[in-house]
Amino acid sequence: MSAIHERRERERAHRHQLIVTAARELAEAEGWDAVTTRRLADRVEYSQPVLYSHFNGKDAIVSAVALDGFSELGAHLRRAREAAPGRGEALRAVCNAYLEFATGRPALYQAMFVLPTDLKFASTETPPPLRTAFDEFVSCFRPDNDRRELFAEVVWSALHGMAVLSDSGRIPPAGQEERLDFLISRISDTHSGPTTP
Amino acid sequence: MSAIHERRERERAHRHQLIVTAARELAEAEGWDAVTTRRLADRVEYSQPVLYSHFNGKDAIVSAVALDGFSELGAHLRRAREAAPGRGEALRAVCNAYLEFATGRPALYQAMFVLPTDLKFASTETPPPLRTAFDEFVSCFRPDNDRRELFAEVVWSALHGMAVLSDSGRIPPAGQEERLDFLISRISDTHSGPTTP
DNA sequence: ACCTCATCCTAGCAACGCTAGACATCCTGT
DNA sequence: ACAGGATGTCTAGCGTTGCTAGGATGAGGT
Repeated sequence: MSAIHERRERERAHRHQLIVTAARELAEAEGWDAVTTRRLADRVEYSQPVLYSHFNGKDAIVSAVALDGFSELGAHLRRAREAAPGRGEALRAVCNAYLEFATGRPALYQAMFVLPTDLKFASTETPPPLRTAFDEFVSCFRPDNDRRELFAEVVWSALHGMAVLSDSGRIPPAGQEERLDFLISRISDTHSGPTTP
Repeated sequence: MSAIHERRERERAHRHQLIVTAARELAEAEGWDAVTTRRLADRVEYSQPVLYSHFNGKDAIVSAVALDGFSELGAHLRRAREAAPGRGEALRAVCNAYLEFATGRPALYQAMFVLPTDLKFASTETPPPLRTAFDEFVSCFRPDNDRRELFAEVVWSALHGMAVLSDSGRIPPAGQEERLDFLISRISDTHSGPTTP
């Protein structure tokens, strides 16, 4: 009785991942508009209703894709940070890696940050990958800085704004590097006295 | 011949605006998901096809709403900037007004920055209201600063990121003010030497 | 061998954006 | 004043969407 159920559970988990990766591939190839339940079911070679036996709805599927994306983003940022020589360079490296990720996988990034998902942020039930990815930003600041979380939120917001405004053509994509330079030069600056701009 | 056509054109323009404001009110009351062509037609007391005699499609309608939004945003920012005593305070005032606008009219803000629209940004055919609103940010920096456009883009990106991440619950909405304080203190700082964070 | 239960598919629902074609209405020219 | 044509509006419907009910199918257990 147990062995059989375990096998079924394995098969079920396998198919679960099959759906998620299929959705992601389809989105990355043709955009999320092309990810309809019919096309997705076609691609995994099952009928539509099986999707709903795994997920509560389409939003839950993009949430699952987004969750995978957060794991990858976290790993991507971590690699960048650890490859940087010091803390000053770490922030720049992580920011660069972030924008790289956003422009390199636009569909995945959309699932994570633009499309409606069921994911809970900044709460006790926040999935670990989300927190882990965010902590990569926090780690770029000194541990004795009691406002590093705040710093990380602002940096993250700025990067997100740059990524999404650039992706949708609201600011020229060409200037990203220069904008990042400017942002970093201001954030990673310990001066604090306000002056006239 | 002319008078009649003028009257018709007036009526047409009037109905055009009627549709736009109806779409906006519906969106602000129940969110953009509730703005369907049927409900919108119902609200303006016409049938669906008349919408398509005024707009190329639904995207064009939200574009029209967004355009109105940019005009209002520009005026809102301008008032804030002119009420500020000096240039140093102007940036803070404008940023504050921006976040105020974003959180106060979330549906309108979405039409302007999140939903797909037909509007062209950062090009020669950019509608004047967009450029005008953007220039409010630029005006917060000294005219002899040859990178003020870049500065404005970064500030705008950061604000947009904060607004949208906060609105979708990805960062706690409570900390907006503190984040803005931090951002302003860094941007409106003429120091430029990099240091360890 | 039979029963039970889980799994999967066919078929369909309501709602979406959008459009064709019939109907009515108003302006124009004689 | 009246026919003719242009203009404008509506009814009806197409194709697609996310999602679901109910029957068929095949496995496991007794």
